[in-house]
Amino acid sequence: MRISDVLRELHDEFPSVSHSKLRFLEEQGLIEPVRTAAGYRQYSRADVERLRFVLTQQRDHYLPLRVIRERLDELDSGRGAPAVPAPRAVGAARAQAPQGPTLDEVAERGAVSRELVDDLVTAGLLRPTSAGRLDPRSVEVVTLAASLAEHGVEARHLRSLRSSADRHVDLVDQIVAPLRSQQAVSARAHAGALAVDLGELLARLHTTWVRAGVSDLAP
Amino acid sequence: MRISDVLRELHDEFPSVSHSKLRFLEEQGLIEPVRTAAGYRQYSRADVERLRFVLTQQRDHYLPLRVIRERLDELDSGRGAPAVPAPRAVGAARAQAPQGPTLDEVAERGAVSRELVDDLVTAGLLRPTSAGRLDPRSVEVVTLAASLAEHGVEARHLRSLRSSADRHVDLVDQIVAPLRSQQAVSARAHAGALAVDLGELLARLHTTWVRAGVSDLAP
DNA sequence: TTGCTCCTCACGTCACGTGAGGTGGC
DNA sequence: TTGCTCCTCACGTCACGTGAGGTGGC
Repeated sequence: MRISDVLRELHDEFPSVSHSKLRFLEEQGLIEPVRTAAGYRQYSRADVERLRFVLTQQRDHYLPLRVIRERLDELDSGRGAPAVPAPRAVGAARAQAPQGPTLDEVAERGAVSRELVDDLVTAGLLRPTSAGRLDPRSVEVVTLAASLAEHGVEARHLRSLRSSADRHVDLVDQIVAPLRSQQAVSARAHAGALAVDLGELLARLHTTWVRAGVSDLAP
Repeated sequence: MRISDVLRELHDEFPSVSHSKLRFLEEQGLIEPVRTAAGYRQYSRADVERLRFVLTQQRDHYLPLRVIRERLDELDSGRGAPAVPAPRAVGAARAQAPQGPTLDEVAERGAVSRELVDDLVTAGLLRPTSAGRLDPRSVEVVTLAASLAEHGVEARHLRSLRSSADRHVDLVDQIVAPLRSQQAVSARAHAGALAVDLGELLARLHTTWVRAGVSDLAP
C-alpha cells in the first residue's frame, strides 16, 4: 500500500491522521515501511496494524509516543504477548477494509480476550452485523470495558450506559430528521454535520455531569 | 491576590492550570496583572475573571489562544457585550470562592441569559444549594446547553441525559463504597481517585457510543 | 506529455515545562 | 535569620504543519 491508501483506510477510525503525522511517526522510529527503488514508502499489512496500535494507544490511553515506542520495542523483542499481530493474507485484509473488523480482529487490536468481546456481544453492548462485522469504534469500546472490568465493573453494569447513549442518539435523530428528509443534497449533508455536532455537545454535557458527580463523592 | 492565590482559586474548576501557564498567558498578552514594587504579580478580581474566560474558551470551545486574544481585544475595545465582567467588591468575591458561583455569576461567566439558567434550574439540570450556590462546572453546563438550544434542544430534552449521568455516578458510588467506608486515610484517598478514574472511563464509553451512533445516522 | 502523487529538508508553531541563579516577605 | 514564595531568562519538548523545490508513475 502507498501512503494515500493507508490514510484512506485509517481515516474512518482516526480522522485526524495525516501525511505529515505518518512521516513524523516514522522519524520517531515507531514504524519503518520499506521503500521502492524510487524511494516511495510501501506499507505492509503489518505496518498498518502497527499504526493502528500506535493511534489507539494515543487516543484511548493518552500515552506519549516515547512510551508507545518502548512498548512496541518490548513486543518486538518478544518479551510481551504479541499484541501487534503478524501480517495476514492480503486478500482477506482487503475484503475487510470496507466492512469493519471481525470479532477476532477487535479482540486483537484492543489487546483483550475473545471472551470479553463475546460477553460484550451477549450483553448487547457490541452489535455485530449478520456478516459478523463490528463498527471500527468497537476497539475503543473493548479497551475501555477492559479497564472497567479491572475494577469490577462487568458487562451487565454497562447496559444502562449503552441504552442511555442510544436514547441520546434518538434525540439527535429526531432533531435532524426534518433536514434529512429534504431533497436537496446540501440539506442532507448539513443534517449529517449537524448530527455529529449535536452528538458531541450531548456527550460533553453528560461527561461534565459525571465528572461533577464523582468529584462530589470524595471531597 | 498573588499568583499562588489565583492558582488555588482556579484549581477546582481548572485542575491543569499551572504557574508556567499563567506566565505564558501573560507573555502572550492575554492578561496583564499589575506588579508590586518588587516585581511580584498582583492579580485583581477582574484579572481572575479574565483568566476564567480564557480557560473556559480553551476547554469548552477548543479555541487557540490567538483567537481568544482577538475576542478579548474586541471586548476591551467595547465593540462587543461586556462578557468579561467588571471588578466587583473584593469582600463579596472572597466569600464566594469556597462556595461556588451564584446563579447570576454562572450566567455572566457563561455569557448566557439569566432566563436560560433559571430554565435549567427549573428542569432540575442545575441544582443550587440552599444558599443559592452552584457547582463551578455549571458554567460549562450552561454554555453547552446554550449551544444545544440554538439547535432547538430544550431543557426538558436534557432531563434524561442528566438522570442517566446520575445513574452512572451511582454505579461508581457503589463500586467505591467498600473502600470509602474503611478507616485508613489512604483507603479513603484511594476511593476518591478511583471514583474519578471510573467516572472518566464511563463517560468516555458513553461518548464513544454516541459518536458511533450519530455517525451511523448520516453515512 | 501531462497531471497527480510522492519525496526530502528546513523551518515554523502551539502550548507550555524545566532548571539555573537570584531576590523578596513574614 | 530562615524557610518559603516569587522572579527572570534561556532552553527544551511534544506533536506535528507548511512550504520550497524536485522526482516518479500511469
